[in-house]
Amino acid sequence: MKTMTKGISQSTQDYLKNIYELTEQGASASTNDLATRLGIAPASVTGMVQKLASATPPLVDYRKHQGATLTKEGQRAALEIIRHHRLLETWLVQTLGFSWDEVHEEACRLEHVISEDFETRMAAALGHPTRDPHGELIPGADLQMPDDDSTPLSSLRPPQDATIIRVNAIDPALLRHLDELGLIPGADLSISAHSPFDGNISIKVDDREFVVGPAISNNIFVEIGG
Amino acid sequence: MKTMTKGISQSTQDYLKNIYELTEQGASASTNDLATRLGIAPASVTGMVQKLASATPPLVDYRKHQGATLTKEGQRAALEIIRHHRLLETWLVQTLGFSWDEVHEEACRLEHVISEDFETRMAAALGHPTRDPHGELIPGADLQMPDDDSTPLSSLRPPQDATIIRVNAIDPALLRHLDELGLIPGADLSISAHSPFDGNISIKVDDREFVVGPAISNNIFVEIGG
DNA sequence: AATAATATTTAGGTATGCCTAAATATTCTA
DNA sequence: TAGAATATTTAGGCATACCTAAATATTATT
Ligand SMILES: [Mn+2]
Ligand SMILES: [Mn+2]
Ligand SMILES: [Mn+2]
Ligand SMILES: [Mn+2]
Repeated sequence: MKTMTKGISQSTQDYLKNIYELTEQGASASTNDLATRLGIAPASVTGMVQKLASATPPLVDYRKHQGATLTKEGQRAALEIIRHHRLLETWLVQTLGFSWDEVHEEACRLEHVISEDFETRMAAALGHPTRDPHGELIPGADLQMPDDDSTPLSSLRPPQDATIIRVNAIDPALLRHLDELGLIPGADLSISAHSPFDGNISIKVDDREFVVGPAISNNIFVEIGG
Repeated sequence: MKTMTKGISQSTQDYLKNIYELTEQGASASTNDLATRLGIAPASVTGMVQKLASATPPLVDYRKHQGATLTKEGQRAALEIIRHHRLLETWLVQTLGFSWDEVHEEACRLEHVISEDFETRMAAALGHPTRDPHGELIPGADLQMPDDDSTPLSSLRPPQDATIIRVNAIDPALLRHLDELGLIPGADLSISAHSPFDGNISIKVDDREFVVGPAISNNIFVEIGG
């Protein structure tokens, strides 16, 4: 049993998903960054990326020392997996009571083995959600990724108000910390201070006030205006 | 953290599960029967069974030309997967509206990748069921397989009455056929005739009467007395 | 612009789990 | 009970996806 979706191996799916995420901001995905994210030696990544580039059809564009980007085919496959992942996270939270720090790892294993029928039923049961428990956008059944018009929390200045839309994190410890602070999607907040050199900002949420550094605020995305 | 239960690969899990099922009636699992069930060449099965026998700890007992049986360790691993499989089937039917002919294949893929936490939550959400949608017994969290005291439908004679407990089938077409006939767990039936040479029996279910041959009746298990 | 630091690729291996063909053992049949 | 049929094992390969060490290319520093 090969555990593959359309002849694309689980391993390949992980490469494509990570290349998608690394190239979302424009640049191409470097060997090293991929190696770090995948927990694989850089040399192995080179080999794999070369293979993906010479597959038929090619799944990535690749030139030596230039990193990889997805072809149309590769992007389709990546979005397919990302849709699975995010629907699964949503579903695990809603139907089995997982918390948002527990679902990532589980979804990472399940995303490769569910059928299209499973995906369809899950989406319908959830009411065709557009965001997962972290606020990440879920590609549609047509594999179009919706636009994200959110702003990094780190770019806000007092006395702006905002609502949290999305939290870009997978580390369970960080997610639990954010949960304790009330920094979760849907939370309304206001900025009460900003320190210029360290980038810290003071935030008021749920009548509590505290300071967060850029390591946190760069990964929280908001809609401005409370 | 890999996709494995105690470092046991997906492939190994499938071998153990199938050896369990083949040895349930007492005999050891032959290379050929395993090959057929796994869809793998007999030569490959030999190699794999040899490896499982010399693993530490050994997962199967094996002597040349004598087939394989499970060690305690192997049985534990098999029951773990079977529990996953049957809970998943139950869950897919109850929460996503899959029909009983669609769940086997899906469960076969999911059974290897869900966490113990997932298993625990699923069992609780379902109310700790003891049988899956086909009536197959679900091993407990302690990995004990409950006793099955059901009788093959083929052994009944007119004018006995019985209730269907369990249907031992995975072929979707057969399962749909049985569903149409009303031969599903919980159905009350009575035997109206038996033909001695072909083993056919006439059954009345839901005010409908029809004849089934041994290919079907050998795989339906009942509790005698309507 | 040369050198140092970093990133990437190449080369040579390994483990898993499968395959086919050929050899051998077991079981059936006459 | 010998030969035929069937079942099983051995031998030799292959694909996937990883690894480490060494070579090379790129980028940053002086
Ligand atoms: Mn899909
Ligand atoms: Mn998420
Ligand atoms: Mn388990
Ligand atoms: Mn079942």
